[in-house]
Amino acid sequence: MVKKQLIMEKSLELFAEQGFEATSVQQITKRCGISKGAFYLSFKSKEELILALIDQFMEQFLSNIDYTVRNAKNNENLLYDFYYISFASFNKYSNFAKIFMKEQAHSVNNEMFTKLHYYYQLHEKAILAMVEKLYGDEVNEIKYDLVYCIKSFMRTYTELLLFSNTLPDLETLAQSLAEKTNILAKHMTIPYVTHGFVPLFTHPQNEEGTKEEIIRFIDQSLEEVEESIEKESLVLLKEELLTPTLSQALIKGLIENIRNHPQCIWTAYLLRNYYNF
Amino acid sequence: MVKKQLIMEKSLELFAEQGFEATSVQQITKRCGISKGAFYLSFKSKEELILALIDQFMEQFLSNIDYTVRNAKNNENLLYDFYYISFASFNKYSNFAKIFMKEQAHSVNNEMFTKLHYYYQLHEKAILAMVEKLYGDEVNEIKYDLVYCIKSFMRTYTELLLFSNTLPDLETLAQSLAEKTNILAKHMTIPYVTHGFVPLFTHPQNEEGTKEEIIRFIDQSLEEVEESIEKESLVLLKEELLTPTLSQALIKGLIENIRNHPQCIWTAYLLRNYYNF
DNA sequence: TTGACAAATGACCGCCTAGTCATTAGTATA
DNA sequence: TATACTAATGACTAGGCGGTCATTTGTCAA
Repeated sequence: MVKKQLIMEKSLELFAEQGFEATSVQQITKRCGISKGAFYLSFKSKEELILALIDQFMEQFLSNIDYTVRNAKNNENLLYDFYYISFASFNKYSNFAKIFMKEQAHSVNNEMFTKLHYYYQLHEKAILAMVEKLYGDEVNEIKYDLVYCIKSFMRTYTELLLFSNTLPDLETLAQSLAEKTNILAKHMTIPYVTHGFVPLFTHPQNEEGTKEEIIRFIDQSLEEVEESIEKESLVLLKEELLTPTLSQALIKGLIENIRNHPQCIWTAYLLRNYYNF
Repeated sequence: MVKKQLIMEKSLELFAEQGFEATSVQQITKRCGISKGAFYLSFKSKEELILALIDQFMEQFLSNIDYTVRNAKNNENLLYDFYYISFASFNKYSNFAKIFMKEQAHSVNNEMFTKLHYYYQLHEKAILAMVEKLYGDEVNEIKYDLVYCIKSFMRTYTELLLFSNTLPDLETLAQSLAEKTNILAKHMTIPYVTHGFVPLFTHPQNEEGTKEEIIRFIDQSLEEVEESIEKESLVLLKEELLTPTLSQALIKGLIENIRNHPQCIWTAYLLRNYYNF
C-alpha cells in the first residue's frame, strides 16, 4: 500500500519537527494532501502510526548493528565499525533519530513505553555481546559499566550530530569514540553499574524467536515481497524450519539473500538469532 | 506569596509524572485545591509557570556547581566534588531533574528553548572552567571533547539515578566518574569536538552581569528577603556597586552571607561572576 | 451506458484545552 | 453595622483534538 508509506514518511517529518503530541492528524493529512478519512483507512489510530514508525526504524537499526557485531571477522575494526554503522544509521534516518531522542523517556502511553524498552534492551544486549567479544574475561568486573559508557557516548554525540549544523565527520567520530572506549576498558577500575541491567521494568517474555513466531514473520514477508530470489529464499527457509535438511552454509546464504530487503529485515534478524549466526 | 509557591510545588510533581504538555491547568488547580481563576492570579499563563520553574531550579543548580568549582582549594577532590554535588542536586530536586531530562530537547516554544540553551551554555562554561583548572594546558587539544564526555556521563548516569529504582550510591558514582574522566584526560588523543562550542543557536547577548542588571536583582532580592543580616548585606553590596569602598575580603564575606538564601542565589552568582571570585 | 464496488471525502461528534470575567466570599477599617 | 476593598470562584468562550460515517468520486467489467 503506497498511501501507508506516504503517511509514514510525511508524518515522520512532522514528528521530528514538533514531537508526537504536538503533531495533529490534521497536519499530517494536510502535508500528505489526503483527507482525514483516508488516514484512518491506513491506520486505525494515531498511536498505531507511531508504533509502526518505531518498529520500522528500530528493526532496521538494530539488525544493522547486530549484523556488524556478529559478522566481524576480527576485533581490530569491530569497535570502529560499530560506532560508524550506528552513527551512519542515525544520520541516514535522522528524522526518526530526532524523534527517538526527544520522546525516549516520554512514554506517551504504555504500549509505546513497552516497545521502546524492548528495543532498548535488545540494543544493550548487542553492545554487551560486543564488549564481551572485544575484551573477553578481562573486563568482567566492569563490563556492565562499560556498556553504559558506550551508551553515554552514543547518546550525546548522536545529539551533536543531529542537532548541530556542522558537517558530520563520521570517520573521526567513530575513531574518537573507539579510542575512548578502549582506553576506558583498559584502565577503568571503579565501575558504578555492576549488577547487570536492572530492568527498569519487567518486559513480558516476548515470544519472538520461537520457530512458530519466525514462520509467522516469514509468511508476512512472503506476502509483501515481489522479487523472485527473495521469495524463493523465504520459502526454502520456511521449509527448513519445518523439516531441517540443509547445511549451515546453505541456510546462512539464504538468510543473506533476504537480509537487505526492506520487508525481510526483522525476519532475517530473527533467523540469524535462531541459527546463532 | 504563599500560593505561588504552592502552585510551583504541586505542578512540579505533575510535570515530572506527565510532562508539560500532558499536564493541564485543571489538574494543577485540582491538586492545589484552588480554583482556576486563582491560578491565573499567580501566573499569567501556563507558560510563565514553566519558565519560572526552570529559572528556580537552574539558578540553584548552576550556582551550586559554580561555587564548588570556584572555591575548590586544590585539584585533588575537585572532580569528585563536582560530580557529587551535581548528582546530589539532581537527586534532591529529582522532580525537576526528571522534567529536565524529558523536555530538554523538546522546546515547547521559543522562549523555553532560549532559556534552556542559555543555562545549558552556562553549564558548559562551568565544566570547561573546571577542566582547565584541573588539567591546565596539557589538555588544550582535547579539552572541548572532554567537556562533552563529562556531559555524556552526567546525562546517562543521572537518568540511571532518577529512573531506576535502585538505591543511589552517590559516593561510588562520583568516584567512578571522576576516575573515568581522569583516565580520558590522560590518554585520549583523538578528539571529535575540537572547535569549541558551536552555539547551536546564537543567544542574544544577555545583559546579565552588567552593574545595572545586578542592582536590579539586588532590589528584587531585597523585596523578598525578611532576614536582617541578608537584608543588610544586600544593601551594603548595592552601595558598594554604586561607589566602591570596601576591600575584596569584605565583599566576598557579604556575598557569602546571602549565597544560601533562596531568594538570593542568582544575585550571589552574578556578584561572584562580577567580582571574579 | 449502466451498474457494482472500492476509494476517498470532509462535515460532524464529543471531549478537552487555555484562558476570561461577572459574581461572590472574606476581611479590615470607619 | 456599614463600607470598601481584595481574594477567590467556576461557568463560560473559542478553538483544537482524535475519531466516525453518510456521502461522493473514481474505476472497473458487462
